[in-house]
Amino acid sequence: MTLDLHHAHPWDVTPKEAVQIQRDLAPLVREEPLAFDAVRTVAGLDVSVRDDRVRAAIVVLDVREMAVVDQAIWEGPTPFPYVPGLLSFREVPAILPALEQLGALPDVLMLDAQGYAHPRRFGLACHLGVLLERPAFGVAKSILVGKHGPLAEKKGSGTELIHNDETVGMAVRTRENVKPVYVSVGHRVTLRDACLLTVRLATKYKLPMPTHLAHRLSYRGEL
DNA sequence: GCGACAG
DNA sequence: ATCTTGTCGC
Repeated sequence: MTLDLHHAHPWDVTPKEAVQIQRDLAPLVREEPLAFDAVRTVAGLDVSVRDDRVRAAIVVLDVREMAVVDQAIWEGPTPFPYVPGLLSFREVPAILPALEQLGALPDVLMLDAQGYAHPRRFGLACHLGVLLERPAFGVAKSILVGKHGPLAEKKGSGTELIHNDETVGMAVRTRENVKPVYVSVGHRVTLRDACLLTVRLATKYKLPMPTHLAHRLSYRGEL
């Protein structure tokens, strides 16, 4: 499958150029309701790093059957160092070729990273969503920016993640008595819908199944 | 100037 | 992210 990228730009850039690209693309992020009735597949995407190589993995789940219907792996040289706030430039170059291996583009993309909860409101989930003009959101294991108050221990509980007096995401409890995950909008979804999907797909582990499986595939090389 | 800092 | 055994608790 050939990907048609919207607003394509170079990836071999300096940190300063990367920041400018984020500022240019950030205004393109749109938050809109997800048409749940049309959501059949949700893909979990994750990237692992070993030595000087990065490995992107994608696991596509049919949310009605909760079954894996497609998967892909792409490995290559690490293109960019890890710089807080510029994760996209390290992971997207590996994610794109992995996406091309899929039979079709998933209805929704779930990233193991931040989306709107980013210093320039353009985390990895926003970046990929805008490039593909596809619904996307992030489910991170820790906070990049923002703070939040306490939240109930029950599964499904949540509290707003605030940064500079703006709600940028939500701390969501996916499992009782387990540290929360941080959900934020990527593109073409509302924060509420992203949280609903996150909780609904977290059936067995702290991380929702798409992301959990993608992490496993990326790290182990197999499901 | 001193911390914080997705993965 | 990655290096890694056992151990505490529901």
